[in-house]
Amino acid sequence: MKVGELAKTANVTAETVRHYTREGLLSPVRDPDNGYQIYDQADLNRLRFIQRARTLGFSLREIGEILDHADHGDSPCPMVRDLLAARLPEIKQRIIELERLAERMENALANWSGMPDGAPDGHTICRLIEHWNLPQETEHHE
Amino acid sequence: MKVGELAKTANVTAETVRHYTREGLLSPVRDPDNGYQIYDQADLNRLRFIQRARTLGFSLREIGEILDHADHGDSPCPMVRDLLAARLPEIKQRIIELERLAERMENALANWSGMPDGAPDGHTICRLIEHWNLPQETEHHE
DNA sequence: CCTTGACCATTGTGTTACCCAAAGGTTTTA
DNA sequence: TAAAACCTTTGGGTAACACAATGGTCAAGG
Repeated sequence: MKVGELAKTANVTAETVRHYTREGLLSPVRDPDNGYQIYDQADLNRLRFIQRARTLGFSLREIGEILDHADHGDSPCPMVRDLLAARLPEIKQRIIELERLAERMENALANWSGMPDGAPDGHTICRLIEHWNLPQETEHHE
Repeated sequence: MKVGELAKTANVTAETVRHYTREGLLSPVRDPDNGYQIYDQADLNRLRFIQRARTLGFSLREIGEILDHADHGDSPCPMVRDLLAARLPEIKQRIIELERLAERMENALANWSGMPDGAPDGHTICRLIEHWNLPQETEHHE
């Protein structure tokens, strides 16, 4: 398969396939005649694996490590498990932050109805934002 | 104030202040003697405004537009409102996606207990990921 | 007065996962 | 056979900074 065919089959752009190839996640061979990258079924499988892993929140670097591990005949599953277990709390934290953000935005929009547009006097911008309380510093431990 | 003092007062790094300055959000004057950037109370106010706006999800570009608007004597409030109203659904969508992701991760971790590490045979990597269903393409409108 | 440590400036690089444009060779098709 | 469609590589852009390197500046103590 040429890059475009592989891309279409997996429903990504050719650029994405080239990107993964540049990053070493796919290893096509070269057509000696024209220098084109030639991918096979194994590459398609890897590409689909990459897609699935991405939806699980893995970075390309991590996926590369997983694949390397597997290419060396080692089971990457314990590693994958560890990565998942480590990432999950981060995702949950991120969700909490976004929920707070959404709440702030909704409050802002709601409060706004009862406020004037704040005829600008050169000193005052948006009262709402200006009088917004900055989130308190919280201890974030690593 | 010098950059470090302003930064400390607002509880950000000096690099962040320089970044905002490079982006044109802050406009310090130069000390002609030594070339140092000199910030005043107005810059501190702007910096705090930037912080508040950031917690509301505005990008630096948007904040710059808001500030420019205000600097020209126009009330940026309608613009801010529009930006908020437009961004909110995106945030909510993102939350939903992250919740799904967290759910997938939890399912993965839970299911894993009952699965072998998948003795690698050179063809199989992580069964769990390999047999993962790719999320269906959904219509995403902008 | 001078040294030393704390600050300041600028420039350039790295981060993440791609997208896009440009310039030029190849293949396919009408 | 010529245009359309694809391929190649290179280089730049994205968001919001962090960080390192190099070099000038300033404040305090000896």
